[in-house]
Amino acid sequence: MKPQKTPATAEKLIEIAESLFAEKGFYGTSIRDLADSIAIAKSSLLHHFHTKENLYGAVLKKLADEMTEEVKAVQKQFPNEKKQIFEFVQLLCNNSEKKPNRENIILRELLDNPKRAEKAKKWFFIDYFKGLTDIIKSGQSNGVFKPVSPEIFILQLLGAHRYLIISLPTVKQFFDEKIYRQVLKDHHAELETFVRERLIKK
Amino acid sequence: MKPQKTPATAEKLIEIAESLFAEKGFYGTSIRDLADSIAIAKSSLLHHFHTKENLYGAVLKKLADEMTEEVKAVQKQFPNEKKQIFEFVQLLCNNSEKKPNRENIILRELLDNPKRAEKAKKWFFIDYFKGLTDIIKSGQSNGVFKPVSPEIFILQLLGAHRYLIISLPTVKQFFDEKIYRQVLKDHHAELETFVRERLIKK
DNA sequence: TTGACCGCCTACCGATCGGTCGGTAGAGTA
DNA sequence: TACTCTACCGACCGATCGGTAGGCGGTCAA
Repeated sequence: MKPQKTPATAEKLIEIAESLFAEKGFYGTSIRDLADSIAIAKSSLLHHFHTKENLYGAVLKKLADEMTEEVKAVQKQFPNEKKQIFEFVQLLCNNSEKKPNRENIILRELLDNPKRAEKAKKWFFIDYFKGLTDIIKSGQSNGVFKPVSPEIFILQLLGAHRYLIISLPTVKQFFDEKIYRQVLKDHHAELETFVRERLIKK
Repeated sequence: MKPQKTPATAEKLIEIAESLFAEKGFYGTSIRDLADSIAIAKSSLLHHFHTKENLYGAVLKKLADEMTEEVKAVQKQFPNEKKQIFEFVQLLCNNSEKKPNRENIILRELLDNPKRAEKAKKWFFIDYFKGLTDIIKSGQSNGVFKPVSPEIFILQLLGAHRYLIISLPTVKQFFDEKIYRQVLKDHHAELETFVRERLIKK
């Protein structure tokens, strides 16, 4: 998991690992699959990342760092918490289209983490989570947000979004074709209404 | 997967499989683990359920049947859709405390289903999902619910709940001890407010 | 020129995977 | 008694798992 000097192979590995772990999970993905996918030997993979767990950790770290950075960027770009939170909803919806693996990996990690946590003793997404609850807390102390529990609100917001996203491949068969194209747009609008009604003070 | 005459062993298997699959996922659980857990030989497990997939399918089917039945019971017990939907929220929250494995397995199944779907070509939770959207549609045609998309609303509601539940083991370290005891109660209240504001016509 | 290091390889390891096989004990039935 | 069926078992299978050992060619500093 140490930074490598020649980035090409290690970065390619993280990239392919992100998509395979997202699709099939940690135990469903073998390091043979991963190595074959970018046409290197399995032992070359292990040369870069000493163990399978390390590679998985590198994937999580990269993901968590990106996401934390995005939240910070939103905080920096907009001065008031109202704009920040709506911008974040926008970000969520955009990223689910551009980077569909993310939600899968995050969900899988939440499911597996309690077991893994005994060894790892850390949660990669802590800064991301704290960044988000901080926006809520800040908005509350400035009097623009209602006094909801920041943690519960964020978890429900993330959940409403991520669950829908990972359900879509399965449930899309139940939408009419022309309705389905509207779903992501309507979902986005619903999330915004949720934020407006449950969080924003009138 | 055929029904067995001597229920004891097969049912014990489904029971232990439900908790192990929930905890470690399909690929993370071996049939040796499962057999050992109830002290029978691995070949005896395969005598009852011809393959590991069959056993997993039996677990899903039992779960889906129970949940579909619960929704139907709510529909039957209460005449109007407003009471039905609040009763369902109550049901969700109660079951997450009584049957904590459920949410895990459902989430894992949603994540793995797109891959599995090629073979299985069926989704065990379809009746459950349809039952819920039917409540919304019925309430809408009776004029007591707002014209939201039934599918999106249900997915967001389920998501807000299930995501929070599976996150709790990981994020509970960020709650104060005395606050944490309130979380499930506050979460329940928030879900009800969400339903009241986004669904119920005033 | 040498030697340390690097990225990558083939060959191999023991452990474990899902699943098969032949067989046994016991209950039911004719 | 003889036959059948069910639940269960230990022994075994080929395949695959994560990981190790050692070697090869190239780069670069001493």
